[in-house]
Amino acid sequence: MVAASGSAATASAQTRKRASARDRLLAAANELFYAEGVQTVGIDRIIEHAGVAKGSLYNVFGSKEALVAAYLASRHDGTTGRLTKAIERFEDPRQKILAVFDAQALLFEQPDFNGCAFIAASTEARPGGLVEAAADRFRAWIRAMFADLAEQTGAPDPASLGRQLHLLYDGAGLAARMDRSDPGIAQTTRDAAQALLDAALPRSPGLREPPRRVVKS
Amino acid sequence: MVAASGSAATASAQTRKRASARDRLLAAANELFYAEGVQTVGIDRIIEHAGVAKGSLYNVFGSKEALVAAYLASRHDGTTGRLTKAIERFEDPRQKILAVFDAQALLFEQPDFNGCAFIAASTEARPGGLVEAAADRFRAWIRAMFADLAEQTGAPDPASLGRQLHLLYDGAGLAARMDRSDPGIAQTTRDAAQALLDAALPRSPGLREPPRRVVKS
DNA sequence: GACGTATTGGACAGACCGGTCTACCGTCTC
DNA sequence: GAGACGGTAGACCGGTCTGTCCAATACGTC
Repeated sequence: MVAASGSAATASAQTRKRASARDRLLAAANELFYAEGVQTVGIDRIIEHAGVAKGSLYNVFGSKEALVAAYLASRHDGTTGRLTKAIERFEDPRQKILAVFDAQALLFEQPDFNGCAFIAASTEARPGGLVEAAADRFRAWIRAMFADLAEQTGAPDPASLGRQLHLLYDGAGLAARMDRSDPGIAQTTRDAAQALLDAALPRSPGLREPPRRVVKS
Repeated sequence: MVAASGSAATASAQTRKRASARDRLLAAANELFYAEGVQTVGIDRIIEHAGVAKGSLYNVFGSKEALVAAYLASRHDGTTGRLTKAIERFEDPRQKILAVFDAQALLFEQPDFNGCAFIAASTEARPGGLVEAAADRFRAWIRAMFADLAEQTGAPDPASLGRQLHLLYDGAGLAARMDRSDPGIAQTTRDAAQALLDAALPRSPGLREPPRRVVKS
């Protein structure tokens, strides 16, 4: 019989010290769930791809839904961290907002991009389950981020601006997945974001001076 | 043994003349697939809800995927017809565009609204299958509609305007499904659409006079 | 070497999946 | 009445799903 260590051949990177079963399961889940969907990918394919016994999966996570939730949590951390870093690069709130869309556009170009994982996972999720909760948490973070940035711009109606930008963010991610052949989505999104910003900040079409008084006339 | 006619008790409306098996199957598919997802709803639940024998389903459609495609085709006709009618109510292209978003907003208020059926069905669809083709066809129609309307506005860059509006349309439908608690999405969308139109048609912020010459200065 | 723990491969259970098939029935038209 | 036809009920098939369980094994620590 072949030694057990040979079963790691399917793992992508044969690191010196083999990663823990938990990490390998999460990596496999991230690859397969994201690329093919939570419903269509079964437990057997996950454990085969991770090189982990089925018993280990249920020891660590307890259920498939919990594994999906953990996969979404890791996605949550990755995306929020990436956006936070992109925002921190700039001082001007306007530039911060555009940096969010630029960071999103970078994802579109990655060959394994397949849209928003939370939207995909929640399309056929059990109502009130862990998946729905994870999606709500992620969307709340994005919403708060745009609301905060909109506030910083000094716009007369920052809540409305933030929601408009969120709308744009959602539409862009969705279109990038559905209309794979269209490479201009990032530019279209950026143009639209600029237009919305200009419309919301009537006194500063450029970004030279900070907004003055917001009360009209 | 109970008479066969008694099996129609599960059908929602006991019309005088019973609808054909095909129509009842499509109605059941429209309810269940749209509400719970294409993957999670099995054949057995469809035929039970429609009050139709399994053999009839496979006589008429041949496969589950074909049934899904027929369900999407009926959705396609319904949505495109609704939007066409909304557009035809106005003469001014600007008002036509806003009418599209108003028609979309009407859907959001319906209690059974659950987002775009094509996006939901294609999230875990087999690549290159009937479902993906149906989604592509639908998106092409929407894209062409916005491109056409943008052209009619006389905007300097109608292609860009049309794509921006499409982005907004996608984002609105998605947000309306994900953020069920937020009732202001329709208004936010309308505001954003207005802003994008104003930005694309610099010479006519209102809609009193038709756009003059589009070349600047 | 001994022991405890983590992990392994894999059999197994129970449910459900899409799809096929047979036998029967009601209705309509010759 | 005969026959065609569409529909019905449901058994049945092979396969897959999540989840459980077990015996064997690798490994770190004493």
